[in-house]
Amino acid sequence: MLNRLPTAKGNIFCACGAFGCQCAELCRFGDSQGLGASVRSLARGDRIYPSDQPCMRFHVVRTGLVATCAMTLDGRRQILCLNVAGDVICAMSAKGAECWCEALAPSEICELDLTSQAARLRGEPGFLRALFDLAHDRLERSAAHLIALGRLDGMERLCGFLAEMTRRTGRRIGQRWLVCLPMSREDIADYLGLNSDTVSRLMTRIKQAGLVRFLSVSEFEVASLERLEDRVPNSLARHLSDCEQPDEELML
Amino acid sequence: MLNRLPTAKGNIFCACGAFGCQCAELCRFGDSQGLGASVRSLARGDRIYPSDQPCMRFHVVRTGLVATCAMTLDGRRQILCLNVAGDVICAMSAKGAECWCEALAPSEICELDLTSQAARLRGEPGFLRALFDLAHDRLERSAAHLIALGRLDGMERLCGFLAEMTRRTGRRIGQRWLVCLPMSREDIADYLGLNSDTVSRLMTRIKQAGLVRFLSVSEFEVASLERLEDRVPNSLARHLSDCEQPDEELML
DNA sequence: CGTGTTTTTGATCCGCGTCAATTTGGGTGG
DNA sequence: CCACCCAAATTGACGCGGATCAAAAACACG
Repeated sequence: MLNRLPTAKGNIFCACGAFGCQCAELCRFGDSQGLGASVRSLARGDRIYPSDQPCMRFHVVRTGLVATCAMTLDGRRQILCLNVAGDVICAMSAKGAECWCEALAPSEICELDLTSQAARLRGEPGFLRALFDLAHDRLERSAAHLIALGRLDGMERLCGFLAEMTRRTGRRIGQRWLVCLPMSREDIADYLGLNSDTVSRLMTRIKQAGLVRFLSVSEFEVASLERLEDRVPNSLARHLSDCEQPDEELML
Repeated sequence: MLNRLPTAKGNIFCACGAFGCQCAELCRFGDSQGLGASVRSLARGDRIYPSDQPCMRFHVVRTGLVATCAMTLDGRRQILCLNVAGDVICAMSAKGAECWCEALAPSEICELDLTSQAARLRGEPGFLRALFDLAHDRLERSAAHLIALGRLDGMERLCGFLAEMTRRTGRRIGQRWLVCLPMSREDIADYLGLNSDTVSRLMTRIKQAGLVRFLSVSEFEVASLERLEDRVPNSLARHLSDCEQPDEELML
């Protein structure tokens, strides 16, 4: 990728602290008193609505799980994007559309409001590259998500989802993975374009197949991540899994 | 939106000429001999594969219709994005994934290769803003597409698609719209996450309902675009329709 | 005018949605 | 610590939308 920045470590301007994440680069642009950055706690269900100076307010997830959501006019919800610890959410334009951010689990976020710096930052290449990086990231995830919703069946989508959560938030213990899954079946369904009953049914089959083992309803263990991912014929999702090697391209 | 640039008219560096489009701004960054810009003709089915210097090669659609495609490992195709005359395609990173651009109809594209300028452009705010705009645009479309695939049924998706094509490529004639639809049922199906038989069946029902009238298999007329759009409960799609008013936000 | 391709249409099947009945589990108060 | 309660999850029965397969019709092109 063109503009992938080296993930600098946290810095004094940013209340998000020590993440080696997308956040760090953006936080460099906060002012020197650390103004514009503040920490907020969200309970499950709490929402953040966009304000009117787009692309200048960022929300960095410190802990928990925050979803970017949209709704059809008759109230069906679709989760567009999941944000885990370290992810940066940027409020972008979507005039009039029913669109918001929602904590799926108790979460802590760091709010970074660079509105006051807007004029300066529009001419700042480093900031613009970080912003582009953010959008680029979302586009890649979005493409993988589109394939899942358009061309994979329920079982494939759910296996892909579990594998994704494992890669993004799981703790590796030897050959196994331990993953916390702090969202309801309903939330999972709204991410995968299914309904919660179907998710529940599929989950049962996945357990029976021995692909995952649930310790509680919100924590599971993966014996072989490879075996799980073999169920997911999504080339773009695989791409997201191993983000170390140099990138090839995708048509924007 | 933060960085929406005024759509400057075409300029001498760009073979794409007189589009009042996203293209124009990018073309400013071509070198003064107009190098890096060349016109190519594509037949239906012709493909463009990404090369290895991402985000520095652009393809501007002059005429025709070009799809951004991806494929599952077992060969199911999903169209991620449709690009009509005036749209700019940027090859971005998607390591290893089966991912390409494909002309759905005979098309002319203008290739703009800024690879040689990469070092300079990484520090150029205007270029970076244009790049971000491009990504932002795609993200908005992508979000509307995700809602369609995740939460709308076949009829709603197809009506939404026809309305989208009408808005993007249709010619207005008084109260009516005349729209050229130069893609196969298969292509439409791959865009909407359906199969071609289903698209055909739904199309029949849409004709019977009097929402559109087909002059040939690839050209149709819309008597009342409003009536068509009333079938589509997709708030994000509506947002894309009326791009004149100032934007609100969407969570990136 | 004939031939291959795309589209349409019909018959049938299956995955997923819907609705309802249980079960599970976490939280609270006695 | 146990009994109770409520919300979430599971499971079953059933129906529908869309996939599949096959045949017929429409169309494109030489």
